[in-house]
Amino acid sequence: MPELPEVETIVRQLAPALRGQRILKAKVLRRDVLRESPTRFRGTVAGAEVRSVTRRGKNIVLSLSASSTSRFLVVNLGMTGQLLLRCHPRRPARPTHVAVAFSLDSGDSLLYADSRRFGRLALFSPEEWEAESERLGPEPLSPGLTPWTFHHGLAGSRAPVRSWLLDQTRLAGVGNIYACEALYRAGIHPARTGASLEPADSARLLMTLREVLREAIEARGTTLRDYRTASGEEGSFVAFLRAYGREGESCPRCGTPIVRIVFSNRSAFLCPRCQPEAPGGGP
DNA sequence: AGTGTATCCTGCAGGC
DNA sequence: TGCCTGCAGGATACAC
Repeated sequence: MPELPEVETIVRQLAPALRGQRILKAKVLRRDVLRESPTRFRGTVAGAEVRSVTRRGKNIVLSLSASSTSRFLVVNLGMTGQLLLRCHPRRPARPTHVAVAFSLDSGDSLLYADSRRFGRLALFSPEEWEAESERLGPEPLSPGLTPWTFHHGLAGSRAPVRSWLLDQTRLAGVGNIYACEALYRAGIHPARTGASLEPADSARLLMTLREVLREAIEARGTTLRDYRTASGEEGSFVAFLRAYGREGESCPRCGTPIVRIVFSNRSAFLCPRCQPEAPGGGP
């Protein structure tokens, strides 16, 4: 569910709200979302102050400072994870599937809920997190990622371009929805190999990828079912999806029915006319 | 180097 | 209505 725009939305809401707040305690209701023992987890976060909330790929990164050490609490939402900030006075209904509940010194609580529990809350030392972060590819929206770098990454891969886009070690933050949307907009078939892309193709793809990510951030993400912002609202980008989930509907560009194909065990949605399988056909 | 498969889980839609 | 099957935005480990 949560890809870069969804995680970015959550981070933008949480950063100003959590900065400077102290975590009084953590209550662990489902221990399998943690990597370590609940006792150790509670001990590390209790009393820590939140210094900053940032994003790296699809990860929410809380920088914590405890009495003498600093730690990173890294939240990966998996498919159905939600990180919700509940403000004390209003006391809305508690979400279902809460796995970890943090109480903050303001009286607010920060809840991690996750029905499928594919998500993880992991604690890292600064060195460990730096190493983890280095395993991830560049941020798609970073100006440091140039069309040249992007093209050369793709050109060296015989994998389908969608697989390349989804590989977090090559590019951090792109998931199935936005990969499909960017490929649709660029007129590139998702199963074409990275190596088959001309420089103009990859330049166009980087442009449409950035465009769709920015538009989705503006819409606060795509809610298909479970995703919620930190304040519990749905994202509205689902209305702007042109290919993803639209099997059988007309291509907005040419009217050909959108088809769904499956490879690497995942669905891809595409317009067979605008996204020809053989390179060179073009829209 | 890549792919397919299985795994972690639950919930929901669709078929019968 | 109710049971069953398939499917889902992610990440990872494994065999081939």
